[in-house]
Amino acid sequence: MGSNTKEVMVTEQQKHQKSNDASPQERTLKRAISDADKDVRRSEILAAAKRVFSTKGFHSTTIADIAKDANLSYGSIYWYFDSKDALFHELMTVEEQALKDYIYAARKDATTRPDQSFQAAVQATFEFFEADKALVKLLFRDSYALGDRFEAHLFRIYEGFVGDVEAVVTHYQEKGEIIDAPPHLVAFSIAALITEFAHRRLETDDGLPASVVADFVIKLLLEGLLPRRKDRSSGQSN
Amino acid sequence: MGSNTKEVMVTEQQKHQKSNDASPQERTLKRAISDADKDVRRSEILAAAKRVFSTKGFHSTTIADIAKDANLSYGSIYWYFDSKDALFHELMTVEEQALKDYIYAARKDATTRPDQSFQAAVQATFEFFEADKALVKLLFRDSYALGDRFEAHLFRIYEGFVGDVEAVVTHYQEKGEIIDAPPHLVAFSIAALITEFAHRRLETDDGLPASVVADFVIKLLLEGLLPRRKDRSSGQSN
DNA sequence: CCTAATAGATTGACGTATCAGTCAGCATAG
DNA sequence: CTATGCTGACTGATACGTCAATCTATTAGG
Repeated sequence: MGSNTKEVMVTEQQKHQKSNDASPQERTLKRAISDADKDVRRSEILAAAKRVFSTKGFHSTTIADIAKDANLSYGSIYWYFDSKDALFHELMTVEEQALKDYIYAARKDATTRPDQSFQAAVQATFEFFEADKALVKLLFRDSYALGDRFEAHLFRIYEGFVGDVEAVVTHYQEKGEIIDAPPHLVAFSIAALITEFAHRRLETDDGLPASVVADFVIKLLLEGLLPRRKDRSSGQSN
Repeated sequence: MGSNTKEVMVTEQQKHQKSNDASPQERTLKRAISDADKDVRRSEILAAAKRVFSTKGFHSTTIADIAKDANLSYGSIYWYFDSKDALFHELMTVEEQALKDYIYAARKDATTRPDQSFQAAVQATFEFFEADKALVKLLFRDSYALGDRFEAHLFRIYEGFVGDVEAVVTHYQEKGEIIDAPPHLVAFSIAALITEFAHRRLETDDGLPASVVADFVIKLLLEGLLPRRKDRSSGQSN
């Protein structure tokens, strides 16, 4: 409203002027020319997306939020990713790979070092999740409200995770360290406890340190998994 | 576009005309005049909301979806509820009450009937969730993508649930049926396994019946919770 | 017992805000 | 000078919440 005679004649240059005096410290972004630079920029966007998604959830996160967190403009996100969905899918894939890498390393350790026990393997996995709670939120919590578009992807990731845990379980079953309960159900139970505790502790942050909680979960699991002998790591509680 | 001379003069009666021949069976809704009728209508809306929310998730559900499912018009939802948020909050509260009622009944049973065991209490809770998977989705899964507005409410509900389970755990600890592990952590573990399995089985629907899964979880828990005796429910697996 | 008037339950089109995705233009490295 | 990384205003679509109009059950009046 008002006298819009002038506004109509505004030029593109004027519209695109930037306030050069507002925040001069973070201005003039270095351009990503080489492929290496572009990979870095992609990673920066993914890192920003991980932060924002895990904080606000998928639907409450806007592309503008991610752009702001990554110190980029809105449009630049679309220079590197086709859509919000594509960005989230890629983020899931990247995070899944980190998880897989970790599990595989743990399995390798387990088969290589003879002193490694089932307890150590589970504890290490537990601490891995404790160290990256954003990953827990992204991969194991957001699934539902995300709708059909992501359900299949998240389901596959979870299946893969449980499958990897199952391989560890089978390994120790063959060694006779734990009983021959159905390995898939055992693996799923372990996954459930790890993800729920990781999720939980990042909500409430009670006084308990991660190691104490991990010890508890492992003891709870082991007492049910250890074969019945006279005294084999009998848990003196309290 | 086109000759809109007549359309402009359309009367309100014409705009509100209903297609009397299209679907005559569900037309002419009976009005809710009495307080009892209004309560029924509210409940119908809540039931419709539960169905749609648990199917599509919070953000993907529109008021139009709920209205359609409840056989009401869009505007009528707002006659009974102030906003989508208020509707969801009330739904959470109603579902929480159903959960509380169930747990309290189970506890009463447990203290009254001497033959009731810890196993029976846990198994009953497990089956309760299995029977109402929509509740699991609503109360224990949607929390994240819902954002700050509901996190506190959902957190309170979960805390209450764990607290109730904890009371059951303490009860059986006093009876000496299970060891004196930290009751809150034990309760949280039970809650984690129940909700995760209920959630999981409604995703994959593998061949396993609920009773088999419940048996497995209980056995896994018990082997860790039973005091060390000679032979007390030793699990001959396979 | 029938008809008119009132209350309040019901409807759906509209206003408005949000946000994903587009695009025309700007700016810098080579 | 040119290619292309980068920008942010703009567009279209979606969906919440509002509201004036409509309809029906109940009451008041003849």
